[in-house]
Amino acid sequence: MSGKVTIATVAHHAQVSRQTVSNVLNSPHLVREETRGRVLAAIETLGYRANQAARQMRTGRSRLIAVRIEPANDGINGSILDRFLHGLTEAAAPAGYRIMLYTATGDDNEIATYDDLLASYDLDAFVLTSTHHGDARTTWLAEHDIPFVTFGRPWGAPDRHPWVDVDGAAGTAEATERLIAAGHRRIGFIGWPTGSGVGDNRREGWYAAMRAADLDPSGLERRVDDGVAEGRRSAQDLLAGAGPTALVCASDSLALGALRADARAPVAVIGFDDTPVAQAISLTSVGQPLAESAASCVELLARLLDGDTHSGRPQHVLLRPHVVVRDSG
Amino acid sequence: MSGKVTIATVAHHAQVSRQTVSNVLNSPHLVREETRGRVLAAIETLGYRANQAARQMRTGRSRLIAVRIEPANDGINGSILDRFLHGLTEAAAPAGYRIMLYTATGDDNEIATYDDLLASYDLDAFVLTSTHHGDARTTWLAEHDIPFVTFGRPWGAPDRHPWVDVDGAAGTAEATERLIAAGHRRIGFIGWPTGSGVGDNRREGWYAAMRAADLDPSGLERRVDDGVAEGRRSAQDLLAGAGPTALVCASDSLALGALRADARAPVAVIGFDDTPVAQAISLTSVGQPLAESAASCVELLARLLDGDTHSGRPQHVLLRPHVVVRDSG
DNA sequence: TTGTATGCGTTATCAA
DNA sequence: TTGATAACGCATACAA
Repeated sequence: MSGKVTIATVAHHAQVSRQTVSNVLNSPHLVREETRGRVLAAIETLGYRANQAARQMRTGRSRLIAVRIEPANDGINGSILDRFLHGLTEAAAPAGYRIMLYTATGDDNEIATYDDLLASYDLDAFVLTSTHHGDARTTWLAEHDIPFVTFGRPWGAPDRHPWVDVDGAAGTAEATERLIAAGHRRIGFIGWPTGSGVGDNRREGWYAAMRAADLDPSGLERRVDDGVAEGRRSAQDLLAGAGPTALVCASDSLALGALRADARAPVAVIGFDDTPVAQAISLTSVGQPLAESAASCVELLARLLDGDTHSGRPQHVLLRPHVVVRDSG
Repeated sequence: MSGKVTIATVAHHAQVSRQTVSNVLNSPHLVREETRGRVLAAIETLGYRANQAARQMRTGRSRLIAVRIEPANDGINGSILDRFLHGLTEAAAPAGYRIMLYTATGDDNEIATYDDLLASYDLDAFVLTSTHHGDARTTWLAEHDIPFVTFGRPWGAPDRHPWVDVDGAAGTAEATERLIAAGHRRIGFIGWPTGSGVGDNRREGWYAAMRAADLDPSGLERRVDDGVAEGRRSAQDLLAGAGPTALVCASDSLALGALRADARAPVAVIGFDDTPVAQAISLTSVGQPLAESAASCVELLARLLDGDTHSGRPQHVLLRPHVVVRDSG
């Protein structure tokens, strides 16, 4: 059944030269229709698939995209990467690309890994996650002219490279509006300390939605590190002060904590990220369109790699998250 | 700085032939020490890394291992794969292997993917997860002589292939013993319906531990589909009947449900898998040694691929999970 | 429209 | 112990 089917096998079977087979694959318009049909039939019959290694030797392209897999660090939010990776793999396959994994500790180590991966496997591109302020990785990649796309905006830096991101502000705004529509007037926000792009962005949505509804957000906000305990403390604190009847949180961890602030004074709570935890405890949460984000990453990369770079189409994609309604709000 | 450093560049730099460089890399014993030193120095200086594509053309080996990434289906337990994948990637790198991802829906589709991956990328091996009864994949791979290892025992089938698994029974036994040591006498078990290898195995540990302590397990067991609601119902059911004071569960989902069975009659609960959910709600849970499992998979594969197959070392690895103690039990 | 020749970077075979 | 040469499978320039 097998026994290494090469372009020569196909050529022999279809009674043409090896070159003609190659043409059918790479420049079909050069081949007469009848010949092409014969060759394609042979390819089908023999189950021929081009050998990537050989192709790569000639073209210098591996059709491989590398992504870093991080340890599920904080656990509760880590499970997002899982779904993103799945989406990436699924979107890349039909475009003819495969996903290769790597790990790294810190930006410098990651850059060294790029070098290694590039030299050994001739990677076509990288997908970067968790972009942050002063990201050395994007600088290095850009300098070396390596195609890449980030999942996450280049916070605080000029966006010279293609990126895909989720509009966190739109998410918290939708959550806030939903609570307003449900009759809440004093809606609090628990988020991360000022300075993180993602965190500030999520806070923005709540703030804007409150103002848009002529509600006063002052005193209704706490900024703390991520964590269940922190969420709980912040919620208790708010409850004792401004006394919100609902809370929008920057993460499911914070939301889970908020949910347990006070059993006697139940507040509506909406989390962020729609993690497994939210599903498990029936927490309403803002869910990111991870599969769609991944597909967009692949699309931007494919465009880059297939030379279509000057088509003028947008290099940036901002996707809207949506509130997944459950029992908590 | 770069500009494609090949074996020829190194040869030139070290004043030797290309072949000698290759020998230094692949058969060092053939090269005089002084020459070898010179070549290695050149390699270091130039930052040479062998081109995998070219190497693969000659050797037929890609140093690529494929793993399937599944959609985080049920969410709560899906996050396990994440950590396993990370471990795999981390363990494979030092052994000179890289991890490639693929997706598939159903065994047949997965087998078609094998064929594709093998033909295009010359994959060296596969790591299979979620093995099940009558697994068509292992049969196919074995028939085609493709090296592979499964994470999960070949339930109900003769184990002709290398596998790595976690001793679920040991985990639930440890959980049960822990509860016994804490003074509990009536310890219940909530697990999955009879017939799933993993589920039956986890039940075994509880049963054995109860008997070993001269405790009567009868009436203290419920078998239901996985899920928070199912866990809750089962726990309420048990509480109303045999009245256990503690519960061992086959999953964190079930455990979470059990925890909410009755706020007025708190029972000790221990879950399984130590998912992010367990961490979030401070649920004591049996944690699988995922990184270690992944490392074992790589080790078994490396042994297989490096021809060391007849060394007589064991092809099966059974690892012990451990209870991660938190507030619930 | 089709066929011939060449080279990508590496390793295996063989000769020096 | 080292070096020359061929071959892996494919794609490109060029000739027919």
